[in-house]
Amino acid sequence: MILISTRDRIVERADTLFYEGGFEATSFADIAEAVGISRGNFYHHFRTKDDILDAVIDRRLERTRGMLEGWQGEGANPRERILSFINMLIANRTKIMAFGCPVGTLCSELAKLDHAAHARATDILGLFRDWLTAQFRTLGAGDRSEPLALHLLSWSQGVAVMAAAFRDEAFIGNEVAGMEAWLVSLTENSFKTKEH
Amino acid sequence: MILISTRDRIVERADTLFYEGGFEATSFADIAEAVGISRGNFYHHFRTKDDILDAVIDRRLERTRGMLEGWQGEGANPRERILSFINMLIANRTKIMAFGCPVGTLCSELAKLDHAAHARATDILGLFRDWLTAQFRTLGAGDRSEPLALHLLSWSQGVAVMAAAFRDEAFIGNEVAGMEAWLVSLTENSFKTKEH
DNA sequence: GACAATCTAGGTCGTTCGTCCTAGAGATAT
DNA sequence: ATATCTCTAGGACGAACGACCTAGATTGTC
Repeated sequence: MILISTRDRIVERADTLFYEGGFEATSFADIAEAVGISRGNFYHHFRTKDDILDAVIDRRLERTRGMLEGWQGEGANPRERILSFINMLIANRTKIMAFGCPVGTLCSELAKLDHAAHARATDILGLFRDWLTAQFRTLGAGDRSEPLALHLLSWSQGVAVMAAAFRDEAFIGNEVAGMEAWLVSLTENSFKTKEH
Repeated sequence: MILISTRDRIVERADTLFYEGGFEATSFADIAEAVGISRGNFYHHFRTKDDILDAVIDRRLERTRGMLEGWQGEGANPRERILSFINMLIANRTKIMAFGCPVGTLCSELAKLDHAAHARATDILGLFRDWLTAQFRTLGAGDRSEPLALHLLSWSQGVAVMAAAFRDEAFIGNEVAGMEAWLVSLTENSFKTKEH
């Protein structure tokens, strides 16, 4: 039997609620009720709403690092590892169609709120950017590695926004197929001849 | 001298505030103060917050239709008209880097809030989708017109999310250049040979 | 077994929210 | 001139918000 601390349960639930309902719209009471504890107990662990947001971002940073490390082990080569990234859109398609990308929507919300945690939320995207950059570099993309990484990350963000807006599962499939084809065309053509 | 009705001034200001601060985080008092009227006066024009959201979406729908009609007249051919769409990212880059895409972020927020107006906000994206589809069809894209339209729309949404997260103006420029190159490659190659 | 630290519960504070109401000012019509 | 309608102002409401406090329950330590 695994015992999970109250603090961790709070962060876990808050993470879900922030994702599914937004940071601003989620109240202390909502989280406390979801965890099944009193507000007083909640306040013992987190004194302000910003504190729990920080904890949620920390959790996401850590889980993202873990996921990227997992992909690093899974894929035999960079191309397969990048496919693991792309496959996120398929694996999480139901939630994405309902709530968008957890990271992208949080960054967008914090940008509008002019919230101090915006930069740290963006760091999560930064983890993906840097990991993808490393993959493209291993593929031989050289100086184009980071622009390619940003492009693929941006591509997935666009798909998430559109999927949440139109609730269109077929669209996700089309775009994922496009990403895979793009990846193949990159490895087959561009990196051998070094022109742009 | 042009007289603008109080109602129109309210909708205009609310549109800006919803964009820059988010729908949920913007209060009646915020809008009333921005317009320079009392809350009572405000309430005379809009009884609920949903009413003003509807009015803001109506305004955006109408302005979007107007913009698309304008592009229709500007561009000599479909390719140039599509460039007008792409150029939005450059023209509005400062605001996009600060607040993202007005339509995409609104759709994302309303999705999380499970708000009834989500579908109508998505209709704004639908206007762009349909207009772009018509352009690609004129270009000879046939059945691929709508997927191509969705892809370009999605692309721009991704760029907006990333630009707002990283506050990276150079990234916008890179992606816009990529869009333009993609558009050229489409018209030069794919539509003549009908394969895939 | 006594004591200290931590955890939990729930009440309370001041503020702000969306919403509603009344009253007066201004315009319009007969 | 009187009555009617629209516009404007600002107070008031109950509810919910983030934040804080006190007190009892639990756990750990010596």
